[in-house]
Amino acid sequence: MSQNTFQTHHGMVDILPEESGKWHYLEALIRETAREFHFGEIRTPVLEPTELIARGIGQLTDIVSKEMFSFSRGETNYVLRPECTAPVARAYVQHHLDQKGGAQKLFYIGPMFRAERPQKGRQRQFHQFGAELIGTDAPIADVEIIRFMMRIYEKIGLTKTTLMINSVGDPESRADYRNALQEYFRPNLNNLSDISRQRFEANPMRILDSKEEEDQPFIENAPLITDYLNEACSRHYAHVKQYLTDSGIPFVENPRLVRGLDYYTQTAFELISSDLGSQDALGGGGRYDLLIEEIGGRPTPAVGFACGMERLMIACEALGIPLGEAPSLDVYIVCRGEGAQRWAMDRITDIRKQGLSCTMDFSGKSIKAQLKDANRQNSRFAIIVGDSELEQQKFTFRNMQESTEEALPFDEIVGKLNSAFDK
RNA sequence: GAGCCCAUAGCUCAGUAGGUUAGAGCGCCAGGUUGUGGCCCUGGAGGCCGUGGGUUCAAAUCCCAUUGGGCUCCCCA
Repeated sequence: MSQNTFQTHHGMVDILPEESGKWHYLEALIRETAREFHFGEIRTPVLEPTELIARGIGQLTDIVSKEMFSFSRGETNYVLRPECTAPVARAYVQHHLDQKGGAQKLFYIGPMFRAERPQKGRQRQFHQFGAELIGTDAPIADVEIIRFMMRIYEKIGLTKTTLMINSVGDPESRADYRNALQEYFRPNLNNLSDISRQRFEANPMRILDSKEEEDQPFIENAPLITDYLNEACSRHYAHVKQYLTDSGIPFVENPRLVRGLDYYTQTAFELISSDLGSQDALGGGGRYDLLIEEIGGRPTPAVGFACGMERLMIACEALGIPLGEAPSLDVYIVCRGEGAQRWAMDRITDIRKQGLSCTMDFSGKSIKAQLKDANRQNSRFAIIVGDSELEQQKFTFRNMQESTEEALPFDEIVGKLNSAFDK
């Protein structure tokens, strides 16, 4: 490439027309499912106050400590949102949605930004869809969220997945567990990896997440959070599992599942696919009963999930699951000569008004080249116009799939088109 | 932040004991069919071999640097 050209930033891609059809398909499927579940779409700005993200997600998380795209203008600090739960929670508080009565059901689809090194299934601008159910601590709310997520994958046909769940407890349970973990790891502190040693004080639960070889033997026998849940958390978790089973949603309990963001409490879950390579999480979520208070609202329990669109596509690609059909064209008007072109420019509108897609050549190609173009664009029909057709007012109506054609007045062609496309 | 791999035509890639005008398939354009697509045949366009420097009589090929890309660790969607 010449050095005089430009290209997208590292980890950011263009989505061209042949790909955008897949996005439309998925987005439509997600929106339709949201309608069935009666979740309302929320669209929040891409830029959020840096402080919201930092407080909401947690200063010590990787996202906040090193992955934010942020800048300031004057006194104001902006950040490109790295995820959408904190922004949705912000909107909930800002617009007093708690005054609307009942729990709020919100979903979103949109781009998120994290300044990481890109690799397969991980980009700096990526897309998530997700949902939040805000204003209830009932276990059935957790199940409603998980059902919604699973239903989308079910509709797509991506069923080769594993739903892992866990409970990370409330602050009381977590404090007990934290002590237990520190007591457990303390004697072996010197044998742990550097990273785990750093986490020992800050957040010992994250040690369980370690993939370092040397940590594995210690992690294997570490105490489990589920043994330290208090009465309330334990009951909540049991209910969630029971309702999931009743709903026919298979899951695997993973007592070592911890989520990367600080705001999670109680239920945590992750949807895994083995067809994704090293970034195997399709999506994840959980309960975050402390977030809204943390960002300035009244204490409000909530639960939600977020899934990666690109990872979803990678998994479908790997499994040969089609995402919509290739876009096709209904009619291509092939014309020869200026008179024919003028005719086409008028009639093309008539055809489009029938709700059919119609195009023509704009670069003066030969008839042969125009038909080739029509074929390439997968056009169902072609109308061929030249001097003789104009003279007789009968136009060549060609069925591209069957290679048949007949000479008809324009009105009759419109009639045939309407019946062919069942308009 | 660390490691590994890669860079030749629009795309996928050949081309290293350094040696004339750098190749294929696909795609694109045109002709075979003076107004008819897909299949077939023929022809054509299109490359400063990522960029800069070095070694050499000679560099796509060897060396150094640089830029861009991919994958992996960390972590996550």
